[in-house]
Amino acid sequence: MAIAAVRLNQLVETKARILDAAREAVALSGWKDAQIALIASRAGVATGSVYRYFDSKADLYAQVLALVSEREVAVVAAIVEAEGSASQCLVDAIYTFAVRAMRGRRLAYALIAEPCEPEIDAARLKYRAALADQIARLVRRGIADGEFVEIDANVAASCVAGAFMEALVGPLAPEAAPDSDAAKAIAQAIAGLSARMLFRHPAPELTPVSRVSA
Amino acid sequence: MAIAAVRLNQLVETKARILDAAREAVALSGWKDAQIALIASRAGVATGSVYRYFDSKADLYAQVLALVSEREVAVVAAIVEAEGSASQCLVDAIYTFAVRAMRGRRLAYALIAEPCEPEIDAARLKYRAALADQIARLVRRGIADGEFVEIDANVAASCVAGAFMEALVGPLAPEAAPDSDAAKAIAQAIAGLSARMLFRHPAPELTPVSRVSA
DNA sequence: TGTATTCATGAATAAAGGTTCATAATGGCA
DNA sequence: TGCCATTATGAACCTTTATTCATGAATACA
Repeated sequence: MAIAAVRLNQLVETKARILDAAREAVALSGWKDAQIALIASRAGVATGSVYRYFDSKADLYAQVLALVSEREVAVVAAIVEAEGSASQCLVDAIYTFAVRAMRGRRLAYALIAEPCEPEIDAARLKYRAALADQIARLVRRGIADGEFVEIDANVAASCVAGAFMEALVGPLAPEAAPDSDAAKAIAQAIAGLSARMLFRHPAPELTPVSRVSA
Repeated sequence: MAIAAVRLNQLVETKARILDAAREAVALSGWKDAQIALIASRAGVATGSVYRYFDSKADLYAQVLALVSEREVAVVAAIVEAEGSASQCLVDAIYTFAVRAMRGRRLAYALIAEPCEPEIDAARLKYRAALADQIARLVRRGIADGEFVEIDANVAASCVAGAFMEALVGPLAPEAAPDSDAAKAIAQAIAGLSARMLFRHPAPELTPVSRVSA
């Protein structure tokens, strides 16, 4: 029984190694490297073994997306729940998201904008939806507190999420300079603008507070 | 020479018929129907004939996208150039875009958000860029006129374009109700919000003017 | 009408990569 | 150690469409 646990652990480790190899491949050179054979070799297993752990390529990448995205959504969720005015939280959440995305540009670009197969693209939409959901919560809070204009929270959340994601695509392009000061300025501009559409007038002058976590 | 002209005309017509069949197929049921053999049969030509008119599938769909998108970009461009304050023009442009998109929901959804092959997706990005360019012109005008906050026009344009496109995706989903009054309200909300992020305070109270053309 | 050139046809081909499966290796257990 | 169950292997297989090309029809022109 004790040894069976070791064996089980091996299985879990192997699965994690495959997931990791897949994530790394995408983070390194995007979806063009997202091939089962390549991932398997990177993970040190045979091609066929991948199918012992995942139903299909789509399943594998859905899990990769979930893995990476959940972390980002969690970061945003934490800020959404944090102390402070809804306005400040919103700016911080977007700023943090942007800064983190720019840190892992290649992966973020793949996750947000890079053309990819329809199956993977479909999984991507869930991530956007989850993120929009977090924003929506903040929007509701801001409306309730009288900080934001009264508007359908879901529409507003979509607008906000669309705004900062689209604006990030350029800076996330693999060729863009990863310069840190410029990156911060861009992130700040994006956060300021994206949040601004919700503010009641007069708008508060907000400086984003970095809540970037490791 | 006169008969050669007829012949040339035939060629042009056939090409147009193929483009049209491709557009219709996408407008009817999205990218899953975007297969050369199917398009050829819809256009009443043989599969191989498609390759007399287009270099590849990607080329065909790039042209389809260009055809459809150019019209939309032109509509927006016309509003951008129109009389009126930058604020009003911006709201009108977005409102018009949204209403038109909702009219041809299936096609708009395919053009904006539906998962599709990477080659086609890549062509899609050009469309977004062209649209963002138009918005950027308006942003510059608004800044120059002191109507908009002073901010990088390209970042701002990306934010605006991202905001209204993302917010449209839901309402454009093939299953969504095409209800007209609700659609207008949504379009208005989207336009108001998306433009709002640029307004200097206090923001003008704007009612979008429909400039939807046939 | 004859001939050259262009255009159309659609079955065959090609390519790419996901998926399978017969076989082998390994680990647990008596 | 021998046996069974589980897991790993990776070459072969499939599937799916885009693309080609040998053949035939149509057209322009003398």
